[in-house]
Amino acid sequence: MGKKKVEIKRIENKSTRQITFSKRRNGLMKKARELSILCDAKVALLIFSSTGKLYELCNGDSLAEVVQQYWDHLGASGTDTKSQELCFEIADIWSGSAFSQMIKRHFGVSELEHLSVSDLMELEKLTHAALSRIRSAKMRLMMESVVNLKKKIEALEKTNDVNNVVTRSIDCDQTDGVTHNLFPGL
Amino acid sequence: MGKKKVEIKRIENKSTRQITFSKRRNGLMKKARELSILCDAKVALLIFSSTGKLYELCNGDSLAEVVQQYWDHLGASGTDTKSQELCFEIADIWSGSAFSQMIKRHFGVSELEHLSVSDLMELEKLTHAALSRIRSAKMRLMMESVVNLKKKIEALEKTNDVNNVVTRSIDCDQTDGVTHNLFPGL
DNA sequence: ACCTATTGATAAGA
DNA sequence: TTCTTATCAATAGGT
Repeated sequence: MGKKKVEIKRIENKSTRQITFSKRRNGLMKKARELSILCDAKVALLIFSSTGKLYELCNGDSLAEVVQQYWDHLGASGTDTKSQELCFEIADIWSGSAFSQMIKRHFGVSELEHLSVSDLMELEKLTHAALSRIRSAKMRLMMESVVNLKKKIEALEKTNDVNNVVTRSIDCDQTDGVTHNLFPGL
Repeated sequence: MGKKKVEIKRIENKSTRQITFSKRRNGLMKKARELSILCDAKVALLIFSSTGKLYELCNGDSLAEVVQQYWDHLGASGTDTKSQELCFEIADIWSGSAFSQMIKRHFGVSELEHLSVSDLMELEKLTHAALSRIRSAKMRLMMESVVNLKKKIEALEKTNDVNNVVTRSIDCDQTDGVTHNLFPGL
């Protein structure tokens, strides 16, 4: 949709590609937003430019939650029984002695309330970083279990036509005749 | 783009919503595919219909790999300015003995990477709660210092030389240095 | 699922 | 980068 029809293949000219990326990225995110609003759907969209910059969109829940739903969707059991018990044990981690001791070791005082603003700001940064690491580790584990489940499903489908394990809608149609495998790794 | 302009709000009629969902979902996935091909980008798209059915698209790598890149991106997002040095501090403190010991004491393993998803989710919650406590403590201290400064200024104004007091700006913004929140819901 | 009047997206150029 | 405009593409409502 422009002054000329464009073939769907990699744009070789770098600046043209950059301009097109910017325009189409905006268009794609707009349409993703519209779909989620119009049709009451949950949409998560991750886009990495060729230079590695990340653009993301997620309606309603956080991206982590949508991936969580993705995870649940493929049949993974959401709650380990043994971790139910752990919940009680770990409830006092942060409010208990461990946290205070760590604070004392690094800042010299045991009570959060006795720290200086600059110490608190540093601690805030550090805790935020720790949170990122925890979330990332969670994310990766969840994705790994998704991959494993998909492999199992694939194996099942190959040995026997088990089409009712997981219903998937995959559109592989390409008008230019080039076949694009949408799930090469799975 | 149709016979009438449509407002971007939830479509109340169920069958109309279903038809629109189907059409726009196809359009969105097509555009996502085109963007990835035209601009050499990595795109991951997850769509859950209101009935919970999943549709997904991922070019190039597997979805897990795109999320892996997302994960790596998280780790790199802290490198904004002079944070090279801070990175070492963060790595030292949180991957150091205190944090690991705390993890080990409560979960039985010392490496974050060896925890289960459920454990990580619990830890995430707790860490988030700790972050809130740190931030509120910081906020309170800052507000207190603001109040104290104001009192001093008031007192000075009453006695006499207001002009000798240096005017200071105090930033009470709660947000940290991270440019964009990658996990808005958590 | 197909049709087509319209609106929407965007390629090229300024 | 942002704006303009000629075209092409998506789609809303209907069949």
